[in-house]
Amino acid sequence: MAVRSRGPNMYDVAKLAQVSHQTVSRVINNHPNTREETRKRVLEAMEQLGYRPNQAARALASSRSRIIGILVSDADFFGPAGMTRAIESVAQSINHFAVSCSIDPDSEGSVLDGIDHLTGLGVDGVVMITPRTDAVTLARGQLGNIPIVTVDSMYRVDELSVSIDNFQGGQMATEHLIDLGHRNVLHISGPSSWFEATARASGYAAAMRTHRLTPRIIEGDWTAEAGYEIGVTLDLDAYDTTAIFAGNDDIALGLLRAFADRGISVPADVSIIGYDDIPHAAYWSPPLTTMRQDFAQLGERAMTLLIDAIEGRKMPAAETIVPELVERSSTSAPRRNRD
Amino acid sequence: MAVRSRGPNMYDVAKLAQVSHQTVSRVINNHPNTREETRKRVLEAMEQLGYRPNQAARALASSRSRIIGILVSDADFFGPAGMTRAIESVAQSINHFAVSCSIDPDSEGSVLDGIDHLTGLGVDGVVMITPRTDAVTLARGQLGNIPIVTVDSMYRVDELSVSIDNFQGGQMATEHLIDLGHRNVLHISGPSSWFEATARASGYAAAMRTHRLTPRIIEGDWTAEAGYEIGVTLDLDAYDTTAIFAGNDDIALGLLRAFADRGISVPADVSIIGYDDIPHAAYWSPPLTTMRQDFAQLGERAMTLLIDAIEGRKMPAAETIVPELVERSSTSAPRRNRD
DNA sequence: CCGGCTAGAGTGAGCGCTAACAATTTCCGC
DNA sequence: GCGGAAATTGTTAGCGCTCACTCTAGCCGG
Repeated sequence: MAVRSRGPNMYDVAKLAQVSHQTVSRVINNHPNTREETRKRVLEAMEQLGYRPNQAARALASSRSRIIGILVSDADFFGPAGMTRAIESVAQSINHFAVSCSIDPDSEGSVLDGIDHLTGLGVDGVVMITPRTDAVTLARGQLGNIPIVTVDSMYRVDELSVSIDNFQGGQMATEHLIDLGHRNVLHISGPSSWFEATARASGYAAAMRTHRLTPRIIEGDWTAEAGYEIGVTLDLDAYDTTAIFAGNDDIALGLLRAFADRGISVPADVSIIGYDDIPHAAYWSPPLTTMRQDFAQLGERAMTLLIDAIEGRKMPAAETIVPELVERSSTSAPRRNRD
Repeated sequence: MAVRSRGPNMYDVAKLAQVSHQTVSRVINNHPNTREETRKRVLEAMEQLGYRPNQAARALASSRSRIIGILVSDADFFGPAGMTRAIESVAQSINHFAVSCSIDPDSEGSVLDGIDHLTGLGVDGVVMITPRTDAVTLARGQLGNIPIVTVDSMYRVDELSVSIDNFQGGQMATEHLIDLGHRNVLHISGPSSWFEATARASGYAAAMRTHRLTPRIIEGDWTAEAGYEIGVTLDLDAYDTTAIFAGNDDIALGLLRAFADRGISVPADVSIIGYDDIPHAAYWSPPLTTMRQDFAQLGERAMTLLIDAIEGRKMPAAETIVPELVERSSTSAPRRNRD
């Protein structure tokens, strides 16, 4: 048994500062109505004793744990991982704690386990980072009135959510290609079970139609493998395809690899734009044009919303962050003369 | 204020099961000396009420929080991120909680903040994932007798640590190149302030010397940028370099990019081997030969060690995991005739 | 038939904190 | 210089659990 000698407690500080323990509590919690002088005295005593408030006791007494749970699915992907880290860092900066917990949204059991894990800890709020609506619904049911904010999951104005505007992102990516002069732009989407995938695809389709062009979509999953498979068999001549909008950078990478194998040159033969701007994209061959998403901002917004909800300032809001085009060399104007 | 109606507590369960609260506690904690029949009755009552023990109260009464803190530096890199996730998942599976916390090991303040954050929570143990010895020393001082296990940081037998055998990894990577017939193998290392970097470099140097070859090392940092910069200016002819062992996959990627720009063909002109096997490495141009490390195993070992230490079965141990060669197409036998 | 065991169950006292309320001091205006 | 509101500080109860005890019954040997 770890015999951790208990450190100084509130009463020790109180005695040293010659006040009551409650005054110490007031200082810790920044309550108003404490004389500046007393405050100083208490602070000094705390310093001198190396006092640190016991979170367990605080949580027990106040039924607020200051712990935020994060339920993430697909934590290996760049997006979810980035969001998780952003949220953790914000939590720390506002003196909260973040406990993250990976789930498999396809398995109800896994989701329930995760929720159990978090509620067992007594989290004050939960951030869900998953594209799966049903997992969110499930969680909402289990968590009772513990607030949840969903990140990058779906737009629903009756609930708390922050997302990146995937529709607009898809539109921007497509517009970029059209602006360069491409007419036959193909979209390789993520799995249609993902909200992000369909949103990006809709943005793509909308942009195409605005320019009286015909959208064509091939559904992949989010992996480089899928991109590669598609890239290997794709017949570019069939529709005179000169540009491809890949649903994410991984797909784009698979495509790049496949085209390299086939001797198809990017961007000379076909332009490719990705989505995410994962760290390595600038170093691929060729460096990838892509859409960058600001996860830090996302995390910050999500936490703000969540804390508001926890403190009762809940106002259902669906915030949206717009991604940004990062132009590199995998896109260019189409070749004039194609045979 | 989140008015979370408090759930059922131990006394509610006790009343329903017609026992004392203490018996309920015994059942929860699997204490011996409880009649099977009573046990069943309590379990049923718990089920019926949907009772979940309050962790804060448990922590307060027992001074064990079941929370493990993770201090990670460079959490954006593939290695640290993978280890963190592995540890979180093990923690969950053994009914503990993991709180991770990013630090900047160069800033003493940041490390102290992180430690404060964790000790404030009352963690039972800490896992440190950082290459910086001084950060570990600092933490050890601050944490008193809260056990720490360091992951992939350094070998010190008087303390708890789990690492991947970077020395052997470096050796294996180099041997692979030598086996292919290369004689002049260059190593581009990570920053010498990182333990991993120097260990891999030592492994490289040892392998070279074993074969009576001269080691040559260029120090980079871990980034693709650095690899690119070096790749752009590197004079391969100077030492008739036919193979490069990159300190990690990022460096290798930068090299690949630079060589592509310069029309240097990989592996025909120069073989490249990386280190990490990050997810995309198989799709680069060319697919990268690299060393794979098993982070899941690492996390599991680290947690086992830590839990042992927490429960007082502490036995200083430095465990080591050996990486594995993943052969792809960025390495091949050297060309016979170089001018 | 009694003392001494032991398995099983119960009792009471906190753990360190917050919340509600009570008590005290301070500061006004008239 | 006095009543009373406002500012400041103190007091008392728990929060839900574990720990160290005590208590009860059932059992055995002598």
